[in-house]
Amino acid sequence: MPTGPRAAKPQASYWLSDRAGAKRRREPEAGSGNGAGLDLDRVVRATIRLLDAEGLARFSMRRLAAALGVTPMSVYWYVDNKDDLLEIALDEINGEIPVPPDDATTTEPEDWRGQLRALATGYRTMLVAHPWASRLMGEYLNAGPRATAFATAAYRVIRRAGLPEDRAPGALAAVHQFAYGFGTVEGRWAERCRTAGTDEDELLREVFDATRDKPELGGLTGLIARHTTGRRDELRERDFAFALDVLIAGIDALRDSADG
Amino acid sequence: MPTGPRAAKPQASYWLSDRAGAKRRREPEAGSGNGAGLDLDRVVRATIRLLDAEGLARFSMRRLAAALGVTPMSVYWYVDNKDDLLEIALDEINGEIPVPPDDATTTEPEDWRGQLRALATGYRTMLVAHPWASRLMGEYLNAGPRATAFATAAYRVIRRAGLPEDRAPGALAAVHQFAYGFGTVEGRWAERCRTAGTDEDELLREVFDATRDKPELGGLTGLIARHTTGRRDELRERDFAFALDVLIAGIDALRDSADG
DNA sequence: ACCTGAACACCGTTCAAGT
DNA sequence: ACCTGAACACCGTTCAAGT
Repeated sequence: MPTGPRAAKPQASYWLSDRAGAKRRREPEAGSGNGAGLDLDRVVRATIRLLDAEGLARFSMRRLAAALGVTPMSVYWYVDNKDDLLEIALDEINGEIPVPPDDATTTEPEDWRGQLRALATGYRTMLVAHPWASRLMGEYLNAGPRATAFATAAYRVIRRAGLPEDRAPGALAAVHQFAYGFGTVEGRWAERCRTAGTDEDELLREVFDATRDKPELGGLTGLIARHTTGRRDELRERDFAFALDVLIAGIDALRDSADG
Repeated sequence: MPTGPRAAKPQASYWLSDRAGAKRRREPEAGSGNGAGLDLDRVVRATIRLLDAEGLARFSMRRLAAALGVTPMSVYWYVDNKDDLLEIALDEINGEIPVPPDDATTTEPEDWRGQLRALATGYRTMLVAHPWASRLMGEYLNAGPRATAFATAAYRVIRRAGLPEDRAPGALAAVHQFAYGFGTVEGRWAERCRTAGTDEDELLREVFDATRDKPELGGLTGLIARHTTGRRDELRERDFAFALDVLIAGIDALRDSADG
């Protein structure tokens, strides 16, 4: 086995390791009023800010340190390595997704449709706001407190749909993975436009021009043309909403079917 | 704007650039029997082999060159940069997905369900076989010949479902993104087990142990336990199959509904 | 307890030469 | 036409010191 740069620590996840929570967020010391010192929270917030602004590819421990006005190695006091830091930042933004309240009695039992839509929409919104997140979600285990809170809420909602217990995971996967994929391509597309220096229209036109004279592409050219004209955002919303319609109608159909 | 390592070339995609196909695959020269020289095909195949064997994180132009028994800069004769090479390799493996024949008359018109299942399954299989692919699919435009052939076939199939034309993209997105997400987490999980040195059972047990004594996780613990016991692969197949059931039932329901 | 400096083993890529 | 060598501007991280 070759010994690459990060080959030594094959830990599955920061959240499973004993160092999770070991380096506690520093209590605001009553005596000292200086806000100059670092802090895990400060480091994580700066990380998220940098990732949002410049993307994952440009993010580095050295740039983060520079942004914090500090030497590269200072950050390592608060975090063991880059992977841990990214895993923490990723979990943090999972907290941005609104989840329905736990108390089942306050909500109509049949409200699972609306709640499922809301969860999928919130997830998508988060992914679009932080395109780096969809990259990292694949990379790590997502076992942090915010991510598991979201997962728990999603499972709670799908259970209300009335499917047999062993069917719920499959149905939830359908919705979850769809929202993940949709939000991912949406966020990446926006990111690509930004980093390519061109705007969405120009980029779409480039794609369209490249495909227009290829008969083997079948209906694809029409598909692309659909987006070069008219209101793109509206089409995206319609596609997203209709896909959710499909998923919910599918769940309804299979709940009522005999083999359920 | 900061000038990072690859800040100079904001090209949207190799396939849209004029250099696509400019560096032609060398014709097997009739006179010379030496197989020592490089070749775009050889470079791409070695790239895929390395990515499969060691993963994207460990792949580098320098390691590729070493694997080819050549100086780092030699590769750059065949390819402009790392991004282009990865984009080509990614398109290449899209060719592994079996697609139904174009000729509509040879297939039953109602066969779209089976074809859709087959496409989703093939897509998932490809992603699991090459976990690096799902990472790159997000990164690039997927406008190469193999990727567009797959997209064309998928669109052809969804059109046969009988949905109104402007609903087809949303429905296809639901299926496509689901298969992408499912195959992604499946492939990454296997990859994680490999690089963590542990096997699937041990890793799952770690996750389970970390969550067992947390009451706020609701039904999640049961969800994980479901996978720690019994036949995992079978559960995965069932979940995948049922999710496809949901999607197809949903399409059926919305095709027949009044607002279609 | 918190931060620094120098160093190591890596990157992708440019540029000027070699054959 | 094809490949090399040296160099540049980056990485993540270790380790030994500083305060």
